[in-house]
Amino acid sequence: MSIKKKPKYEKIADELRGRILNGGYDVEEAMPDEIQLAEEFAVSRMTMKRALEILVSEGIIYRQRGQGTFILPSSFSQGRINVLNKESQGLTKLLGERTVRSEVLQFEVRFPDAEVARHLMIEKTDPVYEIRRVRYVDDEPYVIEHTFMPSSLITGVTKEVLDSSIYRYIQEELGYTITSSHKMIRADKPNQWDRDYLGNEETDPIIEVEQVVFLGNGKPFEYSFSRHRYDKFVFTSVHIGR
Amino acid sequence: MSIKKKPKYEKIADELRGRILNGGYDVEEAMPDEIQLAEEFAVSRMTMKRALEILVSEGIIYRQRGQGTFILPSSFSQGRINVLNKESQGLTKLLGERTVRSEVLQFEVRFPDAEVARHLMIEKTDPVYEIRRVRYVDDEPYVIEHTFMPSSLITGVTKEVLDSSIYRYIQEELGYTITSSHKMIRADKPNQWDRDYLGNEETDPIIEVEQVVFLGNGKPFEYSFSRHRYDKFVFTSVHIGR
DNA sequence: TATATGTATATGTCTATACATGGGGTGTAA
DNA sequence: TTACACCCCATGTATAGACATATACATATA
Repeated sequence: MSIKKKPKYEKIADELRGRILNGGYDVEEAMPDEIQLAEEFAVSRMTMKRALEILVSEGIIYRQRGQGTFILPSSFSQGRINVLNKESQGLTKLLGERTVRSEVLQFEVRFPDAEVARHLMIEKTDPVYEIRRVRYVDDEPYVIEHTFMPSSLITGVTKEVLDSSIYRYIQEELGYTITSSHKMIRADKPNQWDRDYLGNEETDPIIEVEQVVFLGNGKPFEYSFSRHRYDKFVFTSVHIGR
Repeated sequence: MSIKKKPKYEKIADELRGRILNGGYDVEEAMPDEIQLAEEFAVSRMTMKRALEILVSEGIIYRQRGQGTFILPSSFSQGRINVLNKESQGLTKLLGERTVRSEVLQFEVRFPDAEVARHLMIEKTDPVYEIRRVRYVDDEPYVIEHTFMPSSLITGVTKEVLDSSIYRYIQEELGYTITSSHKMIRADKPNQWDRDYLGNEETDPIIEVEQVVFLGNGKPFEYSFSRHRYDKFVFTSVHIGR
């Protein structure tokens, strides 16, 4: 179930993205213009524009009024794991081939402190799960995740769920949709947990992502701190001026 | 010159953003629906939707079909300087009140290495400016910027320009428009420059932003590495699932 | 030669309209 | 009470068309 039907503009964007990445269009020349593409896909010009806007926001093409649509050579090599401007939902899904394993360090229910309650938009009397997991990618430690979730919203979490993927559980078992996330990224010095489980030296920095993730109904369901090994992760972001 | 005329949807987004931040709408209740707002601003429903989509992408509101549009309490407190999902063009502009001062450490013209040439999409025989600046905010060192620009594209750069704002020079003097940027964010250990000019200790991490910035004509004009003090900067990002 | 003017072109903005869809709520039946 | 079908409703998707406008290129002017 829940294989959500994609609208036309998304399917077209997928198709065009594939063509571009497979060299289907000349990088030097302009791509066919909106009207031609709209004809080819048998959609209106506005729908085609919307598809193309997705690719613009992904930094794959750029468009210049009067001139056309051009392919932007993606110059950033993707050595490390890329977290921004992506599906951004769950590490398990982010890594297609590689194996992700989790070790649960902490799993309890408690009352949230003021900060946690504020970010989850709940009362201090609403209990939350507090979870700490080390995530291994191909048996190497990559991240420590420190997560808070309202236990009244995300019910029935067990150690078995934590061993695999919370996100899969929330979407497939509980039937929720996950829509948006707000992230804050910063660097930090390693703490005791980082040194113990990520194998950081005193001088190895970590990248911390503090994030709030929202369900389709606008409710925040996760407030978390993910501390990444600095040599394994990179965050990319495309900005288009308006 | 070049006070670009904003389209309706942007002006409406600005107005609504202002209202929301000033508490003009009840956080608990739904905002007026698209049709009412469209009437109030005397625009079509589609234009209003577009304005609202901007606010969605900024993480200010969320919308749920059949239910309405709701204000999202922005829970991330803004202690440090925020760099993503912003105008993202030049530090000078980012900081309204505070004084930004630059110290030029290096300013020369040379041939680019392979990596620099690749990101700027030029030949290895096309000379580039290589610039290193320390940026001070309120007389405290915040960032070291290491910048490459094709000297054939960005002409006439002088030490005076570097002392203030390159971005202002490019837009106002050269008349170019800056449209998009691709960023990569990572943490790193401090190097000698960082220790000398940012005052980093051996254990103080830095946040490095590697970025390529593009002009309106699709040409990359800047390839740079900005190394920020970890205790002064934060990067935020909003992701909306499609 | 340098500058200004014109024109073609592809994208950008905006409108008005029709229909689709998902989530919440209501009410009836089990 | 629980389960289910059903309706409501605000937003989502898609269309066709009218203008607006930025840019490159060609042409005319000083």
